[in-house]
Amino acid sequence: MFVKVDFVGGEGMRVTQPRTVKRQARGRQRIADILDAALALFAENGYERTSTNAIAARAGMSPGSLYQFFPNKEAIADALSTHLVEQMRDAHSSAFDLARVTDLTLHELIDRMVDPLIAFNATHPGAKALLANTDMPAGAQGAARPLHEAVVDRVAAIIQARVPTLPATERDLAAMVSVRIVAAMMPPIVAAEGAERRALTAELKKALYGYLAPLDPDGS
Amino acid sequence: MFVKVDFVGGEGMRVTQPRTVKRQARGRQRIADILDAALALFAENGYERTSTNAIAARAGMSPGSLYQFFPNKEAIADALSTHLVEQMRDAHSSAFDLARVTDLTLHELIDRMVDPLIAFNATHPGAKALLANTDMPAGAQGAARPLHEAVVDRVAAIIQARVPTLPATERDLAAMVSVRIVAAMMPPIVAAEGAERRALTAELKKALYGYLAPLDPDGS
DNA sequence: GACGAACACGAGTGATCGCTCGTATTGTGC
DNA sequence: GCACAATACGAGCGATCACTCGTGTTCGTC
Repeated sequence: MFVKVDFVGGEGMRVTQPRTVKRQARGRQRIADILDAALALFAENGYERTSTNAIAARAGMSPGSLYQFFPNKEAIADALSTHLVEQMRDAHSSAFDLARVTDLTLHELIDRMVDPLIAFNATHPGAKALLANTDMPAGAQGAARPLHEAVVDRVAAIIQARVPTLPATERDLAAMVSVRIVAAMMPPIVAAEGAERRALTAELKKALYGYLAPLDPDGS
Repeated sequence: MFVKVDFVGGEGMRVTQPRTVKRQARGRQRIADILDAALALFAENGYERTSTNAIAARAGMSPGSLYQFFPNKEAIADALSTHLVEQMRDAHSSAFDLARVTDLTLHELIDRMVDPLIAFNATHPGAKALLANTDMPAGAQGAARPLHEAVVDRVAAIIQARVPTLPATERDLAAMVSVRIVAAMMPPIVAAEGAERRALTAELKKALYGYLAPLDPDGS
């Protein structure tokens, strides 16, 4: 499931291990196992309450083996969040890039942006929860910041395309609020299934429409 | 600042100390000191990363003294969240109870409900953050659940008063979404000051109005 | 002023945790 | 098949933490 990650440490890291290690297929698989185990355990019990020995055990290896792939516990969290953020960014770009936004009605535009996001978050439960979790180390949380900023920027760009006359300040504000509304509704949507999820999704879209319609030329 | 709390333990508690202790004025003050110190440290470093010895030190006492007032670390978190929830509930009721809601315009209604909430959260920074924090023990988080449900219920009641024809399902959904929108905007509003806070507050109200107006008789 | 309860202290205890290290096995390049 | 890197193991080290306990001090009450 996971693949990359060769720890070539950040700034303040004391690297006991060699800078770069030529991973064999076996090693890459082990890294994936560690990240899978860590994701599950972090989501279950939180970062602090999860011991590295427990991660190693869940990944089917000894503590010593785990530390052949990661220099410390924090590096596991960082690698995990980096990986999650990458996947989320991919999902986001597929949601944002397509189509000339000016040709769509506001309803259509909202559909095109919201639906893929919900699909991604639904298939990756725990991803958002982990990145938003305050007990994760600073590095793991910080990894999500650029993503959030990028998302807000893109929404702002779309708003500008549709309403070029809107002052920059108001436009950025509207983008931020829109993103926050989506984020606020995501947990219950992901937790729900079937008809309930559809109902919640429809409600989210109503909220977005109600907020954005007064700004939009399409808003009747 | 804080006062009550005599630990007469919940269900599964092993109480080494006597069930009830007659607190002297000195003791009540010490309890307040402990809760103040814990609130600050939990907000700074999170629950897990805060040691009981550190709480005692910040409160100006020895670890032994701390444990004369609380049976364990979790009890401190519980007492803290219970206290916070009580204060928030008071602030909420003053926001909800007054005035016959049917006599107000939707704009006025939103003002009357949102402004006191913002005022409370602004003067109690960290309160909401603590209660929403996932690394707090289950008991401390659970304490906020009844409050949230009560708030949603009250909003639902207000919606029903204004739009009696709305089906119960839709009404409850609208209440939940409204509360989530408010909660989502609260952190940046609390973090901001002056003009910025006012701008964010206005934006929150716009979002609420846009979402609720289609349901409301006043909405046009 | 005496007596018990509440309050206060802080060194210490047992358990846990992140991480190491010495050693043994497996894979790769030649 | 040899040499070396990569992988693997798990007992255990040092540090930290929640909490205890023995002892001493202050308060309320009569």
